[in-house]
Formats: sequence, C-alpha cells, structure tokens
Amino acid sequence: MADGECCSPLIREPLSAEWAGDLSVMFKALGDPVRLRLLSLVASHAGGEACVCDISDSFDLSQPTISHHLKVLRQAGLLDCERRGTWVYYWVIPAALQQLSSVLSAADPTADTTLVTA
Amino acid sequence: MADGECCSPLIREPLSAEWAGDLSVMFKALGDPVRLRLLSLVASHAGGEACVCDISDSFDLSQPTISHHLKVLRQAGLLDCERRGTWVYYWVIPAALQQLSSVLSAADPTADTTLVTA
DNA sequence: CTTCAATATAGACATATGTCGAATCAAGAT
DNA sequence: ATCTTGATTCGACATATGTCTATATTGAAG
Repeated sequence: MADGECCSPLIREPLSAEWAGDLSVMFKALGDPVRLRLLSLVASHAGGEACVCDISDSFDLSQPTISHHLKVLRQAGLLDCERRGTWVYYWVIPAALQQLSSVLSAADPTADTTLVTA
Repeated sequence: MADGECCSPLIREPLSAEWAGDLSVMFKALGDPVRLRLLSLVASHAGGEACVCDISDSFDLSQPTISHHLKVLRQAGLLDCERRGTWVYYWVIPAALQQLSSVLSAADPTADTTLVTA
C-alpha cells in the first residue's frame, strides 16, 4: 500500500474517459457561482436541509431560475430533495462531495480511510 | 471535536458571492471531460509535468482544441506552463487542487479529526 | 535567411447554458 | 369546488462554450 499509493487517482494515473465523464458532470454543476452558493446554503442550513423558500431570497434571481439550478445539482447527484406538504426540502449528498474532494486531494490526509464511493 | 468546527467553509456557513465566483471558475474548468483528463495526464506524467506533445495524442481532437482547453485550465489557476525550446511544458498547481478539495471535504483534514472509519 | 516542427491565436459555427415570464402542478385553507 | 401559496415546467432568447480550419508565432536547425 505504501508504494505508489501517495495520491488521488487523478494524480496517480490518467483518468479514464468514462470516469472523467462522470466526474465532469458533477464539477460542471459546481461551475456556476449561483449553484455553489445554493449548495452551500443548503449544506449549512440548520438540520442539513432547507426548503426552497429558505434560500431563494438570497439571490436576485427569479424563482424558476433557482429551481433550474437546484435541478442541475440534483441531476448531478449532489443534492436530493423531498416534498413535505407545501414545501420541497433539499439536502446535500455527502458521499458525492467526499468523492470529488478525494479525487482532488494530492496528499491523502487520512491515509487509512477508505473511499466512500459506492 | 469542537462544536461548529466540523466542516469545510461550504458546509459551515453560506459561501459569499465573491468566494463562490472564484471557486466556480475553477470548478467550471474541471467541468469538461477533456479538461479533466488533460489535468490528470499532466499530473500523472513522470516528473509532474508534460509537454503538449506528450498528451495530445490521447485525444481525438485537433491540436488547437487541446491548446484551448489547456488555456482554460491555466486561466483558472489550475495549471501553469513554461516554454523550453520548441516545447511547452505544463504542470499542476497543487495548492489549487488542494483548495478545491478542502472546500468540498466535510471532515476537515487539517484538524485532528476523528476518522470516519467505516 | 529559410525552413521545419511545436504551440498558440483568430475566426466561424453549431450547440449548450443561464435567464426570464407565463403556464402548470401540488397541497392546504376557505 | 375554489382560492392561495410554493415550486416546477415550458418556451423563448441572448450569451457562452467546444470544436474546427486557417493563420500566426516561436525557436531550432540547415
């Protein structure tokens, strides 16, 4: 294990086209300032979840636009949501963030933790 | 473990618009499968750097297109390059990757964290 | 100085993306 | 049923993006 195991897959060997395709969908979803803030607002909200009404006021954007961005984040596998009565609650999928994080981390900080990726 | 000290900025509190803008440029650069593979090819190449000629054959794309993607990665602050004779060598800027990684990691690796061992 | 090989830039073009207003849907409340 | 409020979907539009070909640039070698 201690040999060439120093790095993230990205640094250890060339990424396969398939994996790059999967990852790029998630990174692309994060590649918009509104979506990054949306994700952060959801993640940092009390209880780890937030309804659209909690967060849409933080932006100077129409409500359909917010809904669109949330959909992109959801389809990328970064968020999930559930309807509860009148409101729709969103929350982060931690394993997805963790996967992206570990793909990028050069020096594996916690050498023994196994990756959470399904 | 301290109370609110558990998480990345993204999870601990809402990302500012400025911070989100900076980060989104980098994430957007990673949001393309070709660029992800380019970054990985450069990062995993012997010596941590590669010239364009080393990597462009891995793609079924024109040379200008590769050059364009490398430029996007460079302008996002993820790669740097230098001309040496006829060739131009690219390498990863590790701090940039690390920054993105830690923004996404739920368990702050620099703190004396408690592993999430399965 | 001319030529050649490796990259980069410019210009063009089709497609993707972010945004909006209008319409629709879902679930309470009257 | 009808109205109201929260959220998604639809259709349109301007802009951004990925790709190409053609052209320019840079440096090395005859």
